[in-house]
Amino acid sequence: MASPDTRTQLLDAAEHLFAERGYRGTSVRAITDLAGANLAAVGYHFGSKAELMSAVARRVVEPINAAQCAGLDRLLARTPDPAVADLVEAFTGPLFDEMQAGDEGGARTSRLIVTILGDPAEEVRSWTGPAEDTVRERYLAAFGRALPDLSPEELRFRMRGILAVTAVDRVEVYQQSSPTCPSPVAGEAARHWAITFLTAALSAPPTRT
Amino acid sequence: MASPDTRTQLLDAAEHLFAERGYRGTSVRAITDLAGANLAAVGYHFGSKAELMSAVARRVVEPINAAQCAGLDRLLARTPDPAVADLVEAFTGPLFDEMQAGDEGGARTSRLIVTILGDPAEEVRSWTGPAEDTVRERYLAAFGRALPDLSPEELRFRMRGILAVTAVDRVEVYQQSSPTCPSPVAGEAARHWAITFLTAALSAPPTRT
DNA sequence: ATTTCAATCAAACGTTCGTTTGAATCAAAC
DNA sequence: GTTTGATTCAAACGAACGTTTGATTGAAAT
Repeated sequence: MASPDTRTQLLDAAEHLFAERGYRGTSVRAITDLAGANLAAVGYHFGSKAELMSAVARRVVEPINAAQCAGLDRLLARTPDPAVADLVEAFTGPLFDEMQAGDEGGARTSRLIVTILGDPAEEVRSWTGPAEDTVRERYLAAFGRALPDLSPEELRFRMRGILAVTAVDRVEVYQQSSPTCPSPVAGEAARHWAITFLTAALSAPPTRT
Repeated sequence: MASPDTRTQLLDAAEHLFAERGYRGTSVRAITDLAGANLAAVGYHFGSKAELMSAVARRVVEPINAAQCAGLDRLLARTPDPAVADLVEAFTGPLFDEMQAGDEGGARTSRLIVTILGDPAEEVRSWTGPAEDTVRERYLAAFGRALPDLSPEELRFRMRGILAVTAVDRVEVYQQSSPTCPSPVAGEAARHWAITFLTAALSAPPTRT
């Protein structure tokens, strides 16, 4: 169906450059140069730069979504009403796992996610598949059962806080670490700090209105 | 020293467009068109597009920094060791004040801040003046006294969480609200939700290592 | 040997970008 | 009335952009 190599190398190069310089800051020529491919390869394999970005995003987000989903399944298999701390860990864990797994790949992944989410262009942000929404809704329901006193609106607010804290933290780690050494120590510490931080935040009593 | 109008109108137009489409997504031509000025006006008044961005950022951030500083002064005048909740409110308050103050200007301000902070280009992120660092260090010291059991590293992590939660929330509000109606109700509720959320998070016991 | 077809390639397409130029404008100073 | 100096203007600059084209490759199918 496709070349076994250049297509993947284009995805790799694009993921790297999009994370480092953003979508608009990365030219198709820079991608093909890094991939060792011809300039026209992007058009041939993906159709356009935007569709390449979409493919990159899908490749990055899918395993995270799957891991989050599996983590929730594992929790629910044990007990129908997991504790807040366990839910937080299951949700944020995959984001941290990505990091220490690869050679600086994981922090870059987070950087890429923030680059996408933070980009004002609809074109860049519009790849959010239905799978992502499904996972979020499932966690929302689980958190709702664990925190029954919270209004749906405030619960949504707090869940948004989870993503904000983890994503921003990972970006900071990526920006400060040298390109070659991602400092896994800081990454592992941040993982536990984030769970402590977010569990306390989620578990706070409802804001009295 | 300068025209009373076009310079300011360029700043207004640039602030609007940078917030909505990002730095790279905004052309100098779009700015001058919206400002009703000539294309060359940006070069004449600011030197370059990058310096215009720097001027916009400074104009947006300075009043926030000043308000954060004044809020801390007010707290310290009352007691040398303010409570965590009061510190959180003094720090996040100015970010929320900006919103309900103006006609959709405040949420846009937050959108702009996130656009800047999230932009991978060093050129865009490098405007952080010394004033910003000073304010952050002062709050860091105050939080340190209020939370003496926390290691400096974990305290820094938690303070980064404050910015992450407030900024990301404000962006969400901006993206969902119609351009004309920023829904100040949601803004006022989010303000209290954020204080609750962050106070609990900051006050969590130290992560045991 | 010929056909076939996906893949790669150099080259060019037209557009948009940030910036620069040099003349035109206009009120204040002389 | 003339000069001055700051400001605005239309026009063009070269560079970089995403995309398209049409020829070329090379291995598998006939």
